[in-house]
Amino acid sequence: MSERPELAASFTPADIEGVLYQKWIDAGYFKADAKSEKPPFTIVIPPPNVTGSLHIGHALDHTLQDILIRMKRMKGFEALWLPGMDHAGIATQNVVEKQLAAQGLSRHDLGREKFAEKVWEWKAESGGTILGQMKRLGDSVDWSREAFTMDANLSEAVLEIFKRLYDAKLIYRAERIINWCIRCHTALSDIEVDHQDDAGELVSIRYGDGDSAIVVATTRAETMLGDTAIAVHPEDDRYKALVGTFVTLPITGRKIPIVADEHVDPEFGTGAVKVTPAHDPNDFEIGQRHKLENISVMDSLGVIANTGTVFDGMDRFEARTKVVEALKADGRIVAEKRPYMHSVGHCSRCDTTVEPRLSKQWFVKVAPLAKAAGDAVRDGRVKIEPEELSPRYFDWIDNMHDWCISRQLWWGHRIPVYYGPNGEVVVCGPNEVPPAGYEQDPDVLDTWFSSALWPFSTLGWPNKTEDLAKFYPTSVLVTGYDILFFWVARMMMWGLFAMDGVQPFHTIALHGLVRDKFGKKMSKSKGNVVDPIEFMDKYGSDALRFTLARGANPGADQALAEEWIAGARNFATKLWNATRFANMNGATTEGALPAFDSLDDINKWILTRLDETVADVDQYLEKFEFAKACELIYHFAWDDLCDWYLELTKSAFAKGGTDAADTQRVLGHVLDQLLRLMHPVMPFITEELWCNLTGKETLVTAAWPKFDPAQRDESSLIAVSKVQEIITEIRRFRNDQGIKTSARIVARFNGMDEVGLSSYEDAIRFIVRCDKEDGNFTSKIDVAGVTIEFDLSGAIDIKAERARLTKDLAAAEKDRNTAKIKIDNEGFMAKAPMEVVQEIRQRLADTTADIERITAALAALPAE
RNA sequence: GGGUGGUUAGCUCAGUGGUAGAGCGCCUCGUUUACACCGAGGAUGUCGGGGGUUCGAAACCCUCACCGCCCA
Repeated sequence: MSERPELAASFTPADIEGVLYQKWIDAGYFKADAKSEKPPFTIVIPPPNVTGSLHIGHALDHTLQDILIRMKRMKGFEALWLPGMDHAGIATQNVVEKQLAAQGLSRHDLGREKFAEKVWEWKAESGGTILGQMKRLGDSVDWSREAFTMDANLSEAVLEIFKRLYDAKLIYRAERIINWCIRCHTALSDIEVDHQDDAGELVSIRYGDGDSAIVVATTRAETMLGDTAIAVHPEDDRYKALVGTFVTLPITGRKIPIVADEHVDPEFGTGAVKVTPAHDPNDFEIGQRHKLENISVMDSLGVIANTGTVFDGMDRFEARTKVVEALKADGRIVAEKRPYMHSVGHCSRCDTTVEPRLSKQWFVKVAPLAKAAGDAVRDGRVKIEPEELSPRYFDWIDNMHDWCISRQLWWGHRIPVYYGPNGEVVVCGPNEVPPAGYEQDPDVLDTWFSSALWPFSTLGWPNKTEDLAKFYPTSVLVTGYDILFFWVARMMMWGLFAMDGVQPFHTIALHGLVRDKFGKKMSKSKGNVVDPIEFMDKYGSDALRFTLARGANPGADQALAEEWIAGARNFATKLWNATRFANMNGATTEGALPAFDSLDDINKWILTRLDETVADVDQYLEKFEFAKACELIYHFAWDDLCDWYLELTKSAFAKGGTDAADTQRVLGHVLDQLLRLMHPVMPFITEELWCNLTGKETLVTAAWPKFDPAQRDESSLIAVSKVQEIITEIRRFRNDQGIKTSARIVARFNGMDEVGLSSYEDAIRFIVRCDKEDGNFTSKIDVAGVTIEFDLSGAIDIKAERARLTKDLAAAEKDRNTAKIKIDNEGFMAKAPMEVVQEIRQRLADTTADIERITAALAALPAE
C-alpha cells in the first residue's frame, strides 16, 4: 500500500481551496492547446460586465459551465473555457463619471482621451474583483486566453464587422425616433429600456372651437407644443366632416391639419389623437405618411426649447404641469383622470424616464440577419435547451426592430465612419485610414455590438488563427434565459454573418434565475440579495457549487437558502469521513480489480449500483440535467455507499481474510470512481481526497468513469434490498421495544437459506447487534420471507409490540384492499396489460399472507 | 391586450397512465472503533376547484380560480 498523508479529522475547505487552485494554474491544466489531436470542446464565458461583481446568478452560470468543461476534459476532449469581460459602455462610463463628480469634475473637464485613461484605470481595479471571484469558485478557465471587448484584436474585429455590414447595406444612418436617456445623455436600444406601470395623468384637451372643436387625450401634455396634426380613423363617422380641415393649436396658435389614418384606434378615448412626430414613434410614422412637419420641443436634457413660449427652459415634467394649468385657464381641459396607470419606459441603467426623441443615429437593418438567426434554430443547427424556451427566442428574433447601435458616449468602440468636408462618408476597416481632413463620427457603438462577436473575436477573428480553426464553432453557450435576447440572439446574427453561415454554438443551454428561499426575486430594495463569496467563506466553494447545481433544473428558476448550502457542506464532510473510513480499513486503488464473478454479493451490489449511477449521471450531464445528476450522486454517495455499503463491509473488515481483501480493493475502486464522477461539481474536495486515496497527482485530468452494463448483477440488487428490509425491520423492532442502540441482544434467524441470504447473516448481525447464542426466544418478527426470533429476557413491551403489529396490519389491509378492488374490476382484468395484472395478483397474495401472519402474531401476544 | 410557465408534505421542488417522492424543517431515541456538519426510528399530502377521457389520472382533454414571467 502506498504512503498516504493522514486526512485531518474534519474537512476545512479554506485549508485546501486556494492551494489547489494555485496548483492547477501552475500545472497549466486549464490551458487548451490548439494543436491538440483531441476533439475540441469549447465554451466562451458570457462576458460579465467589467464594472460589476459576480452575483449569485453568475455563480450558478459559472458552476454549470465548469461542470461541463471539467467533465469533457476528463472525457478526453481538448476543453477550452475562455474567460473575459465586456466593457459595459454606459454602466462603466456612469461609474467613472460619478467618481469624477465627487471631485467636482465632469468628463468634459478631462477631455475624451484623459477620460478614457480614467476608465481604463477603473477597469483594472474593477475587473480584478471578478477575476478573483472566479478563482474562488474554482472556474477551470484558460487564463492565457482571457479577453476583453476593448482589447486590440477584439476592437479590430469590431471595425471588420462594421465595414462588412456597411458594405452589405446592413448598417445605415437615419433620423428616427429613438429611446433617449436624458441623464446618460445617449441613445438606447429597445432592450435597454424597461417598461413599468407608472401613475400618470390623462388629460383631455379641446382643440379648436365650435363645430370644428375636437377633443384629444394625452398623458404627456407638454408635447402638445410640438403637435403638427390631429389624426382620426378614416371610417370614423364622428370626424369624417373634419378631415382635411385645420384647427388652431392652443398656446402656440399654430394651424394644424386633421388627418385620417388607419392606425388610429377609434375605440380609444375620443377616437382622435394629437400627433407629435418628433416625440412619439407612432406619431412619427403618421407624420411620415402625411408629410407632417417634425417639431422638436425639447433639448437633449429634457428641457423645453425653441417653442417661443413661456415654457422654454422648463424641465419636461414641470412643463407638463404648467401646460395643463395654462390650458385649464383657457378652459380647454375637458377631463382629467388621475392616477392613470400606464406603461412608461425607463433607462435600464439609471431608471430615468426615457424620452422618445427624434435623432440621427446609426442602425443595423436586422431583418435578414434575424431571419438567418431564427432559421439556424428552426432547422436544428442550433439547439435551445430546454426546447420549451425556443418559442421565446422565435417570438423575439422574428419581430425584431432595427437596432440602434450608436451611443453618445466616450467609452466604447468609436464608430469607424469618417465625414468629408462636402458630406462624403467613408467607412474604415482594420488598417485603413481615412482621407486627410475627414472627421470621425464622435459616437461609439453599443456594447453588444462587440459582445456579439465574442464567440469568434476572442479566438482571433478576423485573423485566421489556429484557435479559430480548432475551437470555432463553440460547443455550448450556457446562460440565463433572461439573457436570450440581450446578446445570445445578437451573437447568432453576427456569427452566422461573419463566419459564412457557421453558427457560433451548437447548443444554447439555458438556466433560470436564483431566487431567495421563498422563491422571490432577489433585489436590493427587498434586501434579500445574497453574496456568493460570503457563502464560500462560510461553507466552501464546493458546497455552494453543489447547491446551485443541484437546484438547476433546465430553464427553471431555483430558490436558494443558506440551509441548503449548509446541507451541501455536510455532504462534503460526509464524503471526507467516508474516505477516512476507507483509509482506516486499507482501501486501495492498486492492482487489478478482482474478477466481478468472484466477488461476494455485497461487492457485486455496490459495483452494480456504481455502474448504474455512472451511466445515469453521465447521461443527465450530457443533457444539461444538472439537478438530476446531482441528486443521483448525492443518493449514491450518502445512501448506497455510506449508509449501506460501508456498514455492510464492517463485519468483513472485522473478520479479515479474502473477503476483506476483495472489499478493500472494491471500496478503493468505488470511491475512486465516485470522486471522479463528482469532480466536475465539487472540484476541490474531490481533488484532495482522490490524490490522497490514489497517491496520484491530479484528478483534473484523470479519466471520466466508464460504465458497462455487462458488469452488473441484477440479483444482487434484489438480495441487498431484502437485506435492507431485514435490517430496517430489526431496527424498528428494537426501537419499538426501547432497546438501546448499543445494547447487544440474542436472536435466531430462520429461513435465511430459503431466500438465499445466509451469506449476509454475519453482516446483518454485526449491524443490528444481534448475537448468535441460545436463548429463550419469546418474540419474533417476519420480514422478507425470514423469521427472526429474539430473546428479550422476558422483558417484552407488549403494548408497543401490539401497536407495531396493529399498524402493520392496517397498512397491509389497505394495500390488500386497493389490490382487491382492481382484481374485482372486470374492466381492469380485461384491458390492463398482463404484467400489470400479474403484479396486482402478486400484491394481493402477498398482502393476504401478511394479514394472516400479522393477525396470528397479534393473537399470540400475551395479555398485557 | 398577446403569449407563456406554474399551482404536489410546514418550506423549496422532482415526478408525462399502474400502491405519492427528495432535500430542509418537525417528533422520539442515541457518545455503537468514518462522521453529532452524525446515526436509528417516526409523523406529515381529498397532488388548486369542477367536469371529461380511461379498466386505471398528480400526469391526457375542457373549464374556473389564483400566482409568476416575457412582450406590447
